Amino acid sequence: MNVDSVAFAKAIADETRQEIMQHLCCVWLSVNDVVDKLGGKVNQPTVSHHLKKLEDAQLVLVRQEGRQRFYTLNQEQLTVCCGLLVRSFAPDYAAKVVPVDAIPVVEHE
Amino acid sequence: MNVDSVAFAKAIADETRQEIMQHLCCVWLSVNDVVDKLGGKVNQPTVSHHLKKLEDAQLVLVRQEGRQRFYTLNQEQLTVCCGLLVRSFAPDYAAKVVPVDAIPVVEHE
DNA sequence: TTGACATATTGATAAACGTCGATACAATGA
DNA sequence: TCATTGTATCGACGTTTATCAATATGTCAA
Repeated sequence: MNVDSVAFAKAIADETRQEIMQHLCCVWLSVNDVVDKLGGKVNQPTVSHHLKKLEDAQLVLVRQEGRQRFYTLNQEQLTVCCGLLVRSFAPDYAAKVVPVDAIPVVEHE
Repeated sequence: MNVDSVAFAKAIADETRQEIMQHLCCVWLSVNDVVDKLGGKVNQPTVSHHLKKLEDAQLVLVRQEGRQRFYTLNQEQLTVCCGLLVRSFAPDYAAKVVPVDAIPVVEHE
């Protein structure tokens, strides 16, 4: 049983967080940029809270610049985690879906 | 923003549930079989609760047989959900991960 | 240093969730 | 019919979590 895949699932198991992830896909945004993108759905401390959770799960990359912090989605980590899930829970599909050489070696059990 | 990927994440965002999924991978087990496999970690009503959550997310297939209900992991649904995640949140990697036979062949141009 | 701005942290609150014991429901066999 | 077995549901409880307002921390400019 792999604890990391539980941590990954918990990290993305929130609608607001996935919305933030969507906005951070392929672009770097400051915290306030994200707050603005969410259009008043939640306010700044909540966004910071979610970004911290995503950072803990290594699902975002962070770059400090002056007094701002820029975040972007870590696509590689997300891909790795999904690959892990498929390998663990869909072995019959793993070979078809994920190229073997792209799968990091998993340590578990 | 895709609601289904949030539902999927919530469904697998629990350690006990992932443990159950592990045991249901490639085999059919009755509820009590699962309870036994968990070796006293949780008891029967809790297992039923988790199986219902997994069933709601279509992550398990169910077969009634007499007074027993047999469950097995739905590997296809899990694969689909992971593919959805990668396409949504890792577009730069999606091309490598999506199965070749799922891509429609273009004959000309 | 002072003030303004960007972000993180804290404390409180309400909702969601996992778990349990007890019990209800359903199917089988005597 | 009744008793037994397998599973689901209910009600309660404690924990986790998302959210907010208020405040602290950190950075830069004047």
